[in-house]
Amino acid sequence: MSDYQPLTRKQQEIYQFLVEHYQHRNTPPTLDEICSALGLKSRGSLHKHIQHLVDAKLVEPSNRKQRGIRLTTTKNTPIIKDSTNNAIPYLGKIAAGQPLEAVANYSKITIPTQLKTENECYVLQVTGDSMIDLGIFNNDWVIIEKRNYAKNGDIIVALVNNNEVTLKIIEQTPSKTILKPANKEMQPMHFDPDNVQIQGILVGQMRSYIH
Amino acid sequence: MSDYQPLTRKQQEIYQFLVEHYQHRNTPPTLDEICSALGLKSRGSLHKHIQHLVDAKLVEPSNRKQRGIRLTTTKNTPIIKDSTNNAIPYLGKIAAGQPLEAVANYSKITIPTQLKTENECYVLQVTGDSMIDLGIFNNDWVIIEKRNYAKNGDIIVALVNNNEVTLKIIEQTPSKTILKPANKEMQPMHFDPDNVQIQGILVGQMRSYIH
DNA sequence: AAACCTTGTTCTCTATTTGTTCTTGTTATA
DNA sequence: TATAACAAGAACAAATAGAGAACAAGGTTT
Repeated sequence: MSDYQPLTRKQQEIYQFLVEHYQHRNTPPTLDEICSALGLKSRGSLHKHIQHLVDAKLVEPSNRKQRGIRLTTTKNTPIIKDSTNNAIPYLGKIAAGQPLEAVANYSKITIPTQLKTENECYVLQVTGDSMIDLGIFNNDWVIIEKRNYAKNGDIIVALVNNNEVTLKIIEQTPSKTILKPANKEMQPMHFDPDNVQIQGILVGQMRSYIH
Repeated sequence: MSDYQPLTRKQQEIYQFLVEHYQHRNTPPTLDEICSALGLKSRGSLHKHIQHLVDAKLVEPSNRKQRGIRLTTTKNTPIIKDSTNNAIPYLGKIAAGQPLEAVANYSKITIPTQLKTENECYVLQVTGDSMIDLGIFNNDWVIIEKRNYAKNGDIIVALVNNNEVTLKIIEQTPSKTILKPANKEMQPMHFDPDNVQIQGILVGQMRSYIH
């Protein structure tokens, strides 16, 4: 697939820095910022290291964009466990017709530890009434644990037909994937398993009554 | 559909300013006000940044309207800085048959700023199904703003007959206080106003799906 | 209604920041 | 010794940011 060049020490150090930076800030660093953080004096040399990370598919190629040093998503991005910090990304509205990966810049929301798991979580806002029978209303927030599998009966966030994100109850058989709304007036929808990509499962829900 | 250009540093700074301004003032700022707040000297350059925010659908297009720089979403404005101290007391379970004042020592729960008001708030856990038609289930948490008055239709926490705490919809007339559950199978209850003491009104709700 | 001020918009020009590509030299390691 | 890893810095180009002038539409005062 790809010629895996193992990372050198320095490259690891830089990658580590990027991961940590990514956890705390929502803008990527500049080369100069990385330099001063790591005690380097030359952007040029740093850039060569970054280039290796790009080749290793750990960093997105940032074509001259300023602050374009961003980690590649979806992969095995190591998560630094920081139990004191329970601010997690708010990625916008569900059913917005966009794959979640597309969300470029986000803000963070602090949530109670009771509403999240140990794993990577994010927040979405619900649009629509498809889950009202389970007490999830329009404009509620939901906390989602990021993962790509679920068991039957779980409430999941799924990317359907590669163009729509939706919150439903999942029922999987080898030949079919059924997404069931929790709303008496709506019908379950049947899909080819290939057309449903699980993006996370529901772990929490919140609602504001402030007007 | 939409080519998400990530925000540049300056654009983020401006957006952040708008969010904070929005939370404290009730009129949008003028370009000049933003300029002097951020130390800029040219409306023109600022305007270009604002234009990017409009393209990113973060700011409404303000067609020459004065003070027309308003954020796109009203309720769901992402909070960028959420580092304030929002740990509030957890006072135990509702309907526990004890006036809340009696709770001596309590733990604190961190909640998102979106779920609380500026005033004193606390958290209770719901016992029972009296509010399920409004999506408040058994074992949900509710965030309550502490106060002793409410208007008709508010969802409130009340101490009834000096021995029971309950979460209901309130309806007040000079001669009667009616507490209505949100559950088709339960009946409203009528009280002498003297026997119902309002302890707070509902401002937020949370639910955990982790088991 | 007219005169006036405020404020959003558009434009041009310039400055600064920052990613990229070099060349050169040093240090570590097999 | 040979090779890879690393560092520094110069030079360049694109992206980003800023200043200021001129204009037009909105509001306000007279």
